Amino acid sequence: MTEISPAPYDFRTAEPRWQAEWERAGAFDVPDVPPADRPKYYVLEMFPYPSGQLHMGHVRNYTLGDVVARYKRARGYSVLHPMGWDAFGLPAENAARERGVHPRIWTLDNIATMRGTLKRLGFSFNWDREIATCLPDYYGKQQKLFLDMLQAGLVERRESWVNWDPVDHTVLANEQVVDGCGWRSGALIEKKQLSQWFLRITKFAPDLLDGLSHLPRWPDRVRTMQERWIGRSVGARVRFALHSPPAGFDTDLDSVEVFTTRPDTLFGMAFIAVAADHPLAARVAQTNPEAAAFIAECRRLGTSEEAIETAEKRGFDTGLRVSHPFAPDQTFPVWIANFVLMEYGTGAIFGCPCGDQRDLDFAHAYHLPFRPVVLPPGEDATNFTITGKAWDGDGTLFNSGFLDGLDTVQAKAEAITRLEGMGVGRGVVNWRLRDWGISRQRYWGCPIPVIHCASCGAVPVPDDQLPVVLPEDVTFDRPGNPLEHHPTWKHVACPRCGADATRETDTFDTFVDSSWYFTRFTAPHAAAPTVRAAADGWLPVDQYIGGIEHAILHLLYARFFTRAMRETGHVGLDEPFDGLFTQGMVNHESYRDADGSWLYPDEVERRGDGAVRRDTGMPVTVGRVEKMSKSKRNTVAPVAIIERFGADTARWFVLSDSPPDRDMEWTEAGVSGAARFLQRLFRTVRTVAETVPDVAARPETLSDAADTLRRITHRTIASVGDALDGFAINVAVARLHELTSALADSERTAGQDGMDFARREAARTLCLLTAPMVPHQAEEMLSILEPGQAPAVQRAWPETDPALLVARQVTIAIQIMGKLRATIDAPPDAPAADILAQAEAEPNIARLLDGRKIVKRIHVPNRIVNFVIAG
RNA sequence: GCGAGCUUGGCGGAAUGGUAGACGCACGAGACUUAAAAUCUUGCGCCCGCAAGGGCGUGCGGGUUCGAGUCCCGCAGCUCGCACCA
Repeated sequence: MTEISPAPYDFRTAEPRWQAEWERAGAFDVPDVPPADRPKYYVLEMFPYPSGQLHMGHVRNYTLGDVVARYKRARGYSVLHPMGWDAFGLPAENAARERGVHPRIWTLDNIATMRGTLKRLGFSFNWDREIATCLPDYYGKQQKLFLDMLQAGLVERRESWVNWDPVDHTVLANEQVVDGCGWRSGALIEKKQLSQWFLRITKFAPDLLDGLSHLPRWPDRVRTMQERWIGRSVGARVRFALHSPPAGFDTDLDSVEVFTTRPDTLFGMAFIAVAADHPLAARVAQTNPEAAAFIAECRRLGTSEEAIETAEKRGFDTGLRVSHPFAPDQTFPVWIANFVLMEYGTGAIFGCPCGDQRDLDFAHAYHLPFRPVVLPPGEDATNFTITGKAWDGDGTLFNSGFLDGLDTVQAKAEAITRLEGMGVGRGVVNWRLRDWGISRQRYWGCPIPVIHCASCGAVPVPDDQLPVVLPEDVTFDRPGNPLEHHPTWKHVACPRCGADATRETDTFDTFVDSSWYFTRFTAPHAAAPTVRAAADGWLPVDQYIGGIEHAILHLLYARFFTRAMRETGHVGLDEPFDGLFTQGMVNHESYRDADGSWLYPDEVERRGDGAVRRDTGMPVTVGRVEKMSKSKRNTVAPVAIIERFGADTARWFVLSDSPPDRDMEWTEAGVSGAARFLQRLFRTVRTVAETVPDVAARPETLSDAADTLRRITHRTIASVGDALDGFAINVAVARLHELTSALADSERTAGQDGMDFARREAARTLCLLTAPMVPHQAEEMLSILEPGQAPAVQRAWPETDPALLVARQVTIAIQIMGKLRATIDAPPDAPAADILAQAEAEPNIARLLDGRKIVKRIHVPNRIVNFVIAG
């Protein structure tokens, strides 16, 4: 077959060529301290875990970030846009156990592979700043931060319950416990107390909550999620004395303290309930086997997720009784209840069945008597009762002694005043947020830089002995933490007294690694963890981009860590992320074979409404469109797309159609559509380059066609800029389609006055406006259009001519009673009287107005005329 | 249960309270071609009508307004998050 038309744009040669050129020129490098001559802009995408291969979610995430970075650079900002690796974590250890490859080798190999893919996608990263959290260069600095926080009182060591897998000899996170069994071993999980390190995030709870209101550029839902996670609630702690406790009861257990948000309902009390893990429950269990059995059952149930949802209220009457603080002659039973959480408040509640559905259910289950104390508005005290549904709203107190007649708000205040006066309670603010347990019994993490000495206790590793480096020669042939098994690593002299001592063998939760990487990026090679001029100069991150799955933990930990780093003098700010954008997922159809097994998209061919196997032609069931995942095999490999269509096509497609914050569907048709458009764009610009003479200055006279094209060009500059500013990248893509079509159509009017100038302007503008999205092709087009001149990465975003932003003619809609009846064309900003006259004269309008009385004439300049008529 | 978000053609989606459906995908018709692909032209919410034009239409029911996809009230459905948080 003979090729008549010129060769299309060849991404295979152009993409590597431009990537090499950008790298040679250091186009994306910035200094550690932002230059003073221009504003700074820090664009960051959440760094990836090096799992092996880049996936489409990454491509979408990093393409969005790259568009922002390149756009802001063109807009005159000094842009910091770094990339690194969240490189510690369990999958590396699993690979070691399953395949015998060392976690370090596995991780670094994966990084090499994924870095290669990122480079092929042409992202404008400042690669000199690359960091990997698994390298001592990084985690050693993290150890220093930890020690400074320890010094500052932001770290604590205390006993804590963990999920213990007795087969794997390891601690499991809650999500690794499935129905009470280890996800990997299947063993029945035990609750075990271990001495663990905690970061005192609760110290910052009020500040972390308040700070949310100063983050207007965060999505509302993320702020709401964090708000609920921090969970501030106002109430009271009330101490109930045990009524004649049994002989031999410890004195510190002679009362029960509860937290309540409803001290106003104390007179409605029916019982006290404590959590199964409450010290009082444990004390009762010592002498009461039935209680012990009930507690054991609660713990078993507590780990199963489904059970919590459906579990009915169950309890165990301890036989103990407490006195009512306001009516000491009345006593109430103390129960152990399965619905009371040890982790929240004091691990004990007072039950008020009339005002709390859970308490009501419990009272019904065990036939505990109670009386209503809050009268809802509009109810009559003489016949008001609570039966199936508790009233937890506001109202007027009754049956409540000195609180009678007060409303809920007054009664709360009065109850607290009385409790405080009696010394049995006080108003408190309670937080749902817990301190952050960071100890993990793992090898592939940052060693906690502490040495345990029999006489000196937990001793910080001195600065001159940092970093504490992970030993290389570890084995994974038996369960448990390889650091624990290592023959020599943990044995050291105590830095304080010189006696034999042992290293801490726990490592940090990997969320610690990702809590400050954005700060390290500002001075990634510094000897100290941070350089203040760099950190304070570049931070906060102006635009952070990542998945919604990190809405709570990562973002909250990072906000906390920044505050902790401020307290220890490492940075000078509180909030690390000024703007946050959460992008949607990349979905794909899923396919199943006749035997039910999943098929990769490669193995399937779409035929009309259905699909068949490529190899056998047998029909395939097309399943739901859902998130790309290995298990469903509905994945498309970025490398395969790059090889077939090029990086720019992949980039263009993930930016088209769907708004970035929504899920998008990856389709074959969509990719080829993107590839087709890019080829058309290339042909269109090349035609201009080859057939239109370069015109330096704007000609004196412009034909209508040239003037129109120029107006389209300038409106596109404005609208693409607006769209990018608002993260409406799909809209920017649509506007670029329009300009491309207009330029292609202009071949018909080529040669008219000013057309050469207008077409070259449009072509150059297209190159510059598409450069953030499809940078390689934009460079290639620009180099053909304007050979020997500066590349797109060095050029400024085009300027608009305000005179060209108004249309030469506007179409005005003419309505009668709000219904569209005609349109007229008019010059922009024409006098209202002219427009109204023209509107009334329009034939269809004149016909419909004939014989009617016009009550009112609405005129919105350049937009609409509306006639309101009588009758 | 609580909270947030969403609901617009066959599909993805666009729309400062002012012509609903930009742009794209899919589909139809035509040109080029021996043919196909590619490319180009063109049509495309539903209904009535030859047309001009008209009726209906942004999940459902109300309201505010000259005018509502957009604002307000109520309801339904979907998605996500949290969840016995006292």
